[in-house]
Amino acid sequence: MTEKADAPLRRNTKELIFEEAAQLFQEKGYASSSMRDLAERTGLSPSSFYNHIRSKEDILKEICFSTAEKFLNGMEDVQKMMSSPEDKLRAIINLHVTIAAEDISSSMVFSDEWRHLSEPLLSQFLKLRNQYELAFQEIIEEGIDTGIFKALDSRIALYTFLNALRWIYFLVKPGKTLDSTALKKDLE
Amino acid sequence: MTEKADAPLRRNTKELIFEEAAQLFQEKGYASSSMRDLAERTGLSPSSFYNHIRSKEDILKEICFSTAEKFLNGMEDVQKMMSSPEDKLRAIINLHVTIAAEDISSSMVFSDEWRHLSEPLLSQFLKLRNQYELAFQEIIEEGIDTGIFKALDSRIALYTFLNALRWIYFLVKPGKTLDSTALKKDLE
DNA sequence: TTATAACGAACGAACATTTGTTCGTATATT
DNA sequence: AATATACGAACAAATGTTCGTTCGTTATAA
Repeated sequence: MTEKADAPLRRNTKELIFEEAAQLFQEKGYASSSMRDLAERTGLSPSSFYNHIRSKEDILKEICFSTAEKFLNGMEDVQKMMSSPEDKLRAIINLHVTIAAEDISSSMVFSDEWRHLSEPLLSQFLKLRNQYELAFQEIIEEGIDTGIFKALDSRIALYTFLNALRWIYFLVKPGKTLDSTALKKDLE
Repeated sequence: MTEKADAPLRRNTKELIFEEAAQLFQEKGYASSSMRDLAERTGLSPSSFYNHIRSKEDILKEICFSTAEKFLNGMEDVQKMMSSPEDKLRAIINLHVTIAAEDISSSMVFSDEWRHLSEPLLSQFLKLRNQYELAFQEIIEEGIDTGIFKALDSRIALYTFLNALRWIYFLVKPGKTLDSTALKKDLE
């Protein structure tokens, strides 16, 4: 009987920390969130964290990079799609909504708090983000070439899109799944 | 000769502080910006600030509220316009671009750092922001009623717009004035 | 079955820094 | 002389983190 029993009645502590941290960072911002704040929310002592994580920044790193991976994996699927740029763009929007709905706190931390990563990590993160944006931009350009989209600068269009998608954050407050039906209508 | 002479070879110290602070807050975020950071940039000693300002939050307050006033004054002019909702919307976009071009750092601090205001100020600020958003929303609804805009939820449209306008921040990096000609084309 | 060693996970206390700010004072301008 | 402005030193509070320890459970030895 050297197996792990069915014991864990209470949720994995490490996961608890990351979940509460994501929510905390989202609400107050990374820099304004203290480990003592996090302690209150998790019911742990500040010192207890360090049995599960290496540092405060380690939490931020985990949130940012795991979310980045979600976006990149999703983008990879979109790139593999053999369909029109228009449909690809629709798939990307769907991707953003899906990821945001799945974990809104982590998504917002990913969007807004990455800049507090310190230097080896910061560059790594920006490389991933840039990779995503380039793929996004390619699809836009593809659409411009085929004449479906009309825009002068694909870079401007990219940022317009990325920022426009931020309204998702204002909607996904409850645990609602928010299907994509409302989307198509609003995008005309 | 109790007048202010032509003396100020060096710019007004108080203004210098606010300008450097806006830039610093924009780059690192309010919470991560220390008074010692600001000291380095201004060439002053940390303690010297307090001959010109009351507190660190005082700087944030000044930036947020003065920018809010700019937006509200601009919105007031737009409301007075006797023109179509479409033209009003165009005027609002122009307003955002103008304010951003005039002082991009303050604009970004206004957009992103207001949440670090502490309580009596926070509510006051949110009241102003809400006032602006309501006026914005009214124009959108006006446009929907007259059939020019097609949208289901004016609130969603509002946030879509407000967030979309964020791309301005990515463009107004240098001291360029960025006239509104590029805008109309991109908005189709 | 016991006794024992090992371990994960929790804690309070204490730490070195960094934080915003104050105080006393010196210098310069009016 | 008076006022405005600069500074260094110092402070109390808050910060992330480490330390030594304890408690409970699990694996090993007797």
